[in-house]
Amino acid sequence: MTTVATHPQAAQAGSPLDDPKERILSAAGEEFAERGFEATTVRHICLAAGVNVAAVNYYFGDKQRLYHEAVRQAHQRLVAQVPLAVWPEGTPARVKLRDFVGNVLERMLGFERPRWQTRLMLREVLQPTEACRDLVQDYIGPQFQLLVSILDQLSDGRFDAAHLRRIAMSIVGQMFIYRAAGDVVGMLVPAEELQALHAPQPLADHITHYALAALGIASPLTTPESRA
Amino acid sequence: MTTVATHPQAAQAGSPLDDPKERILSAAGEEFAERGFEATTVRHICLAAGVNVAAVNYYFGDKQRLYHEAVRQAHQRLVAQVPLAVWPEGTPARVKLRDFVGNVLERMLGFERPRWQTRLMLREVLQPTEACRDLVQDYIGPQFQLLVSILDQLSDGRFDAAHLRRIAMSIVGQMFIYRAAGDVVGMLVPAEELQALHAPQPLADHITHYALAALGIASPLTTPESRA
DNA sequence: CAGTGATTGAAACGCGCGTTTGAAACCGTC
DNA sequence: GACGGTTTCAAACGCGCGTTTCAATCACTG
Repeated sequence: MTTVATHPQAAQAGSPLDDPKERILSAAGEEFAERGFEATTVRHICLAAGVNVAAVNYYFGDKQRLYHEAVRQAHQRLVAQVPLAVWPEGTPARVKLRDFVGNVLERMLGFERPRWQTRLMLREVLQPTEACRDLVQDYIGPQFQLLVSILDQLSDGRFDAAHLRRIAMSIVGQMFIYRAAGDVVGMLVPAEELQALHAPQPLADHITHYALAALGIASPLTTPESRA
Repeated sequence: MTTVATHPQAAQAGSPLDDPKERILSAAGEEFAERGFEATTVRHICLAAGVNVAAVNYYFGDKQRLYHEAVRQAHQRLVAQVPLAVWPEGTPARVKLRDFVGNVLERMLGFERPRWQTRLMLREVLQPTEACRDLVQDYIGPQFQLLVSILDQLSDGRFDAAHLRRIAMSIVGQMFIYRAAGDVVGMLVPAEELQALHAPQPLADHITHYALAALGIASPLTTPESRA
C-alpha cells in the first residue's frame, strides 16, 4: 500500500504543473527553505500546493522523505539549469577563475532564478542531514574540485593539494558569506551601498582580483578601479 | 504576578551554579544552539537544567523570551571573556591584522571555550530574529569596524569606505566559512588534513598573508612556507 | 513559631502537529 | 454501464508541545 513510489497513471496526464507530486515538491521546497524542517508544517505545504494533507503520505510516505526529495529536486534542477562550466581549449586560467566565480555568484545571489533552491541547499550546508551527502557528491564536490584545478593551473603547480584547497576555501568563503550572512551584511553597510555590494558581477571582479593579486599574478588592490 | 524579573530572594543564596535562572539559561543556550528554536522543547531544557517545566514560565514568561535571554547571555559572556583587542600605541597595522584574525578565529573555532555560545550566535547571523539586533550592535558591528580601521591604516588611506568594507568582508568570509560550513568543509578534504585545516593559528597565518599579499604589502603566496 | 511572600511541583489544559482511515470520486477498460 | 485500480477527501487519531494551575514547600521576618 504505502510502497507507491512512481504515480503509475497520473504521469501521462496534463502538464508538470498539474502533477500533484510536482506541486507538492515545489511548495515543500519553498516552505522548507524559508522556515526549516521543524518549523514547516505539512498542512501549510498542502495548502500552498492545493492538495489534501493525505497527499503527502500518499506520494512520499512521510514528512522526512518529502524533505529529502525536495532537497534532491532543488539541487538537481539547479545542476540541470546551470551545468558545470567548460571552456575552449587554451582558455587562460585567470579567465576561468573570473568566469567560475561569476558563475557561482550569479547562482548564489542572482535574483532571476527562484532563491529558495539555493536557500534550501544552504540549510543543508549549515546543518547537514542525510540529504547533504548527495549534495556534496553531485554538486558541491565537483565544483570545488574544478576551482582547485583552476587554481592549480593558475599557479603553474607551485602549490601542493593541501595549499590549493586552503586558497580555494578562501575564495569560496568570500562568496559564501554574502549568501549565508546576507542579512547581517546588510546591517553592517549603509543602505545606499547595499545593492552595489551584493551585485554578483562587481563582487566577482573583486574576489577574482583579490585572489590574483594575492597569488602575484595581478597588481595589488592598491589601485581601486583597476579592473581587467 | 508574572512581572517577576530579578529573583529578589534567591540571589543572595548559593553560587551562580545553584541559581535556577542561570541553570536554565545555560541549558537553554546549549539546546537552542544545537537544535534551533523550533526543534528545542521546553521540557528538554528543564530536564537538562534539573528544574520543573513551570520554572521557564516563572522566570522568563515564555519560550520566546527565554530564547532571547539565552542569546543575549551567550554573546555578553563572550564579549566579557574576550574583550575587543587593544594594542600599544604604534603597533604596526599588519601585526594588528594578524592578531585580530587570530583572535576571532580562536573564538570561532577554538575548542577551549564552550562551542555552543558561538553556535547560537551563528544561528542568529544565518537567520536573524529580533535578538540579532543586539548582537550586531554590541559585538559584530564593533568588531567589523575595528577590522575596517585596521585595513585603513594598513593601506594608508588609499581606499574609500566602501572598498574597505569589501576587503573586510573578504577577510571575514574566509573565517566565517570554517565555522558555518565546517561539516561540508570536512567532506571536501581528506580526513588526515582536516585537523590542520581547522587549526586557528595556521589558518590565521594563511588569511592574513592572503590579505597582505593582495594589498601588495607582503610577498605573493607563491612561496608556500613563507610565514612571517 | 506563626505569618508571608517567593519558589517549586505534579498534573492537567487546549492546541496543532504528523499521520491514518475508509469512503467517495475519478477514469480508462470491457 | 458495471468494474477495478488510482487518486482525492473530510474527519479523526494519538501524541507531545507550550503553557497554566494551584497546592505544597521553602526561607526569612517579627
